[in-house]
Amino acid sequence: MPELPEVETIKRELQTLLTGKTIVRCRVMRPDIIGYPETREFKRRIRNQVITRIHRRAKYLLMDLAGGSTLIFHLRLSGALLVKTKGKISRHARIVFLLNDGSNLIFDEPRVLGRAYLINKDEQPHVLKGFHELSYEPISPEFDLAYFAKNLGKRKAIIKSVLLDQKVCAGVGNIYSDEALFRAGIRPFRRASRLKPAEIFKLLLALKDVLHLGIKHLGTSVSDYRRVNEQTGNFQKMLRVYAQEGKPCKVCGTPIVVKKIGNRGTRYCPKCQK
DNA sequence: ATGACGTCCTGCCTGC
DNA sequence: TGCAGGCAGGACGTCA
Repeated sequence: MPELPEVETIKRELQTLLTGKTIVRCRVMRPDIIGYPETREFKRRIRNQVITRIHRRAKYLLMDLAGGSTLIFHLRLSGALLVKTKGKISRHARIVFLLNDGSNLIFDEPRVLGRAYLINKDEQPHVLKGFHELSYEPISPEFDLAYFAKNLGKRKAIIKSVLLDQKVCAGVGNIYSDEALFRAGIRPFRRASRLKPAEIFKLLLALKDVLHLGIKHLGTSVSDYRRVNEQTGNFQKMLRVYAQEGKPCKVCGTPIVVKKIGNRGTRYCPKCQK
């Protein structure tokens, strides 16, 4: 699923392919993929807009348009942004943006959980509440020991849930939270407020480390994540616990286990993680 | 305010 | 072979 490193990879690829191009118009196959505004208005506002800048905030991908509005995507679990000049359009294409050079930007999303938004400059609609509540990203300089320790200290929830909280660790998802906890040697079920200072520091470094590694290796393709040309990332080859259940731990040989936390699978080594 | 949990949605996998 | 049911999971709403 696209988390911070995957969206960062997609962003970098789209920057070279789309910056300066014009969205002539779009075709919407599934109106419910549009979070805001309603479909007719979305299609009307998107016409003949020049893409001036492409950037990223946590797991959101943003395209600034010359008219002052921003096209925002959240890919959720299975979304992809594909650029194609020819070939047939996949059956999971939900929105197709026709560009002035004849190529297409395709918002492909099998599970229809992802969303596209078109937001005017001075508009702060409640539909993007989560976006405005995002905290620092672990790879940013502001995400330091003081910030992390303060936010973990006031939370009684288990550490895994806190890592997934976008109001604490913006951009972190299931893959990188499991990987960071493994590298820090911390069990996902530990209460956040009960972690020792040394553990918080190790976890901080592990989080920064796995996210940077994920970016360096162009993301993790274990299920649905695809880059703009449909190629995969490479970080799945370096995973130590995520999608490794049943396999021996690379450090101690103990089989990696998977347990439910909330409604999501959590993988860890029962021996290495205390 | 916080934490726990259900819901959305579809494709894929499993088991009968 | 065919199909029902379970599962995956990020964000968000609801409830205690």
